Amino acid sequence: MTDPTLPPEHARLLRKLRSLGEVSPEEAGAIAALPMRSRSYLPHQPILLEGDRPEACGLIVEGFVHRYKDLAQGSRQILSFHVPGDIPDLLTMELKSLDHSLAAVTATRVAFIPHEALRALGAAHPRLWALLWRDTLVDGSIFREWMVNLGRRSAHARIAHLICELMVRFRSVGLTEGHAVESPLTQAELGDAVGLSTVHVNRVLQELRREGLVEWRGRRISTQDWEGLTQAGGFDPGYLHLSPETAWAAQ
Amino acid sequence: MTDPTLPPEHARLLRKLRSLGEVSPEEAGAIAALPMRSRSYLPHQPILLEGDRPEACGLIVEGFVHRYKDLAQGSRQILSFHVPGDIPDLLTMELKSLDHSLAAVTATRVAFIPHEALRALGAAHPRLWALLWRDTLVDGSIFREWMVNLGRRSAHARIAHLICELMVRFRSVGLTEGHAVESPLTQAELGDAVGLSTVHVNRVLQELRREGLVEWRGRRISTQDWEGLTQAGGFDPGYLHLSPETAWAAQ
DNA sequence: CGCAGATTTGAATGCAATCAACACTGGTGG
DNA sequence: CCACCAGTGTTGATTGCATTCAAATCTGCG
Repeated sequence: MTDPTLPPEHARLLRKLRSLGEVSPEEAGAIAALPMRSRSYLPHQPILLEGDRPEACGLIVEGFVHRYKDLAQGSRQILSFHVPGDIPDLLTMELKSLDHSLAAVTATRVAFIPHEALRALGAAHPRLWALLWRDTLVDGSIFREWMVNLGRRSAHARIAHLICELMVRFRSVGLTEGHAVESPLTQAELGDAVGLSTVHVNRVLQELRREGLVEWRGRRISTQDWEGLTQAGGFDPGYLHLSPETAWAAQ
Repeated sequence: MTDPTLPPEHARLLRKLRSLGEVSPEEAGAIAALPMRSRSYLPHQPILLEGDRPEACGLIVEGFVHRYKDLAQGSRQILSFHVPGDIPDLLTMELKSLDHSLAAVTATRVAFIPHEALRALGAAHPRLWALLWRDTLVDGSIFREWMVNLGRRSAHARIAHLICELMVRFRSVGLTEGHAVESPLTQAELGDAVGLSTVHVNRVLQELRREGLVEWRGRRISTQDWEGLTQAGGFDPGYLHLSPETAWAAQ
């Protein structure tokens, strides 16, 4: 299925696109020919800042990235998390000036593909272009679910929901071991994602542990009771629009 | 600029696409040839429901529409508002099953364009396809700003921010008279959009009036002090990605 | 060991939800 | 024309969830 001689960057992109839809051998060939330039980032290092006007898109090859906006009084809102295979700044193809920032959460490697090359790829292979469009639509779907989380769920449910999402998405890219993930997030970051203070995140997390829903020790999250956790968070993975196979792998 | 013989539906779409980028005469011709089937909706009438799998996309020709998700205990989150020219269900081109609902807020006319026809248009005119993609990216940008609103702003700022956004977007499609808009929203709907209870919306609105920032009488909102309102809401219209001309018209 | 970052705990405050009425509005039918 | 009614807006009182402030532990690491 995957050509063993393919560089890891290209393999990662191919795998991502295949999770979104069919990719023909010719299309795969065109992907393999994409110019990419990798760069590494340390934990917490910014990748792009609000207002930047990059000329390339960054494919996450390894690591964990988040989008966020800083506001006035030092507070910030995390907008999304990204795992290997994601291209969080794909939007810079069309929206020249970035309206938010992007930073590494853990040590991360990003492969940059020039806009020009992507544009040529899309022109030559409209179906690949459609897959990229599809990816931005899934992105939007996740934003909408987060809006529900932020606007209408209790602290308890918000955190349960986010843990469910991370669990499923990590599994879909093979980053789980059984029911556990190596969580890259501090409680402060969790709070910035779900719109709660660090202190309150801590208390709610203790509650979730007491209820036997999750375990959170050091960097390691594991779900003790997946049924209960999804119920507590009102979590329904449909909004992630995972392909049947990937969703299956996520079980 | 606009062909007077063009049906209003097609004219609306053309105007929308032109607000997103250049449209050549040939491309305009292809748009004029799109098959469209109009349908009218009464206030509060659903257009599409979560789980639907439509075979066409709906262009709003007249009226005002909102996206929302209902949750368990009768509460709901409004995800976005849409004005004439928008195609809120463009995503059904790629994501077969709708993950939220869509309903008319006021009396609305929607022109449906079969997926097939849009797909053919995109294949024949890649630049138009890019414009549609651009539109979904702007959509995503607005979602992100709403996430900030829901997650990190006070009730006061949230409501000010939403009023600012509605003001600018209404102006951009010519639906304002001076500093006033015919607001289609009840206070309950405003609350469902910004994640607050109806009662609290009412109190905050009174505060904004007392501060001389807005006037809200019956269906009519007007901004008394635009400077002050944008400041109260931390509003910066950049995230709307309006074209320079449109943004100018919004002044 | 010592330090910085992360987690945990406690106490006090405050913002917004909830509950419960009441007033206002426009539209309908008797 | 008026009475009625449903939907919307307004007010008051109370409750409660989450924030804030402050400080104490814990953890990994140089």
